[in-house]
Amino acid sequence: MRLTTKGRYAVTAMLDLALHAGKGPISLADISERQGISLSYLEQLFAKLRRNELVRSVRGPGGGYQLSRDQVHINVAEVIDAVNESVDATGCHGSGDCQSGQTCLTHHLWCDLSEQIHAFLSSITLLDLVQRKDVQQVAKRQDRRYVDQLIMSTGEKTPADRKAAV
Amino acid sequence: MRLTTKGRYAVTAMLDLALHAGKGPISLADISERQGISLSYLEQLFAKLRRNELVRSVRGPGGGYQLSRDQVHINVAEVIDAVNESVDATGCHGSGDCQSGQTCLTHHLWCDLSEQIHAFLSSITLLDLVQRKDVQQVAKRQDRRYVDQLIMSTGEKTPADRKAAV
DNA sequence: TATTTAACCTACTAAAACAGTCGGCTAATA
DNA sequence: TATTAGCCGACTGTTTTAGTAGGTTAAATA
Ligand code: FES
Ligand code: FES
Repeated sequence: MRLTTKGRYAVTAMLDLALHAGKGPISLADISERQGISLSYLEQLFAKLRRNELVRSVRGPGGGYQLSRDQVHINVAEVIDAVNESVDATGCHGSGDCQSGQTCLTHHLWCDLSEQIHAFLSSITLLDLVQRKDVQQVAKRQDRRYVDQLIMSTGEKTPADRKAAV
Repeated sequence: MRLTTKGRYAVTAMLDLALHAGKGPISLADISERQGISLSYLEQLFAKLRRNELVRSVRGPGGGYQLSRDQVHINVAEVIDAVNESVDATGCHGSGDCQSGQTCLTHHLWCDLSEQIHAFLSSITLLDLVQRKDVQQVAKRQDRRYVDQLIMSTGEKTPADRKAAV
């Protein structure tokens, strides 16, 4: 079992998509900018997310990614699973034969743990996360920062531009 | 966060000690034989377990390792922790600053998860495991096999020898 | 129609961790 | 004194991580 930045990035990116849903496709460049994740690395992750039918892509200018289903029907466990970070804690992948074909002393303990973790993560949907206060606060900060970056780069200074940029 | 054979080996070895407690020190060679873990690797793990005061060692012939405390007062979480497999799932180790000094979108989710896992694993003591039916069954099989090996290697054949070997 | 955008794809890489192995040393016992 | 079994450091092949680099293709726009 392992949970590293790969799985964390995947969930973060999916949550970013969920937060900005309804505004058309979101480009990976935007997610990269907002979440501080390398663009190329995001591409690799989204290849897997797309193969697992968690996102849909739109090519060309103005293109990007969208969630393939409603936020209520995507949970954290499947996102982590999609990028190959199994939540399984056993050494036998559940088959109970890690000690030269036989069940090891602690097999059942790891089964219980795996079940526990999976139950927890699969009970949390993207919608749950979007509705959390702490998430909304961080998202707000990131969006503000994103817009500021945009204005800086375009050189526009009036409040009207700020509005237009969003 | 990661949970690999390292942590699994550590818990398995500690449980082996618990199961054979009260029979004097248990040698790593015995644990290696029973649990199918490389002896040299066990030595490395027990160096850490000893530094974390989870086991006491006795040197010389007839020596080995014993639990340093009662089985009720050793839980699975601290064993895993002792061999450097943190149960922490955050990228910031709880400090909330993994996105260039600021809190990332999913920080609180990983905090919750870490708490969940830690609560689960620290609620399970070695005594709990020793008393489990499934553990007892596997232990019984391993002990039987261990004695058989012993008899084979010494060449003794009578039931009395079998008894003496245990 | 040419250009730009952004997804898509493959291959490569430095660094770390994992799961060991090997050889030698030291304390206690028989 | 020989044996046992813990102790210790160094070394190793393999895998995974977290990227980078470089190119191709589809769609929109100027
Ligand atoms: S973890 Fe399943 S048999 Fe060992
Ligand atoms: S995981 Fe804690 S700030 Fe990102």
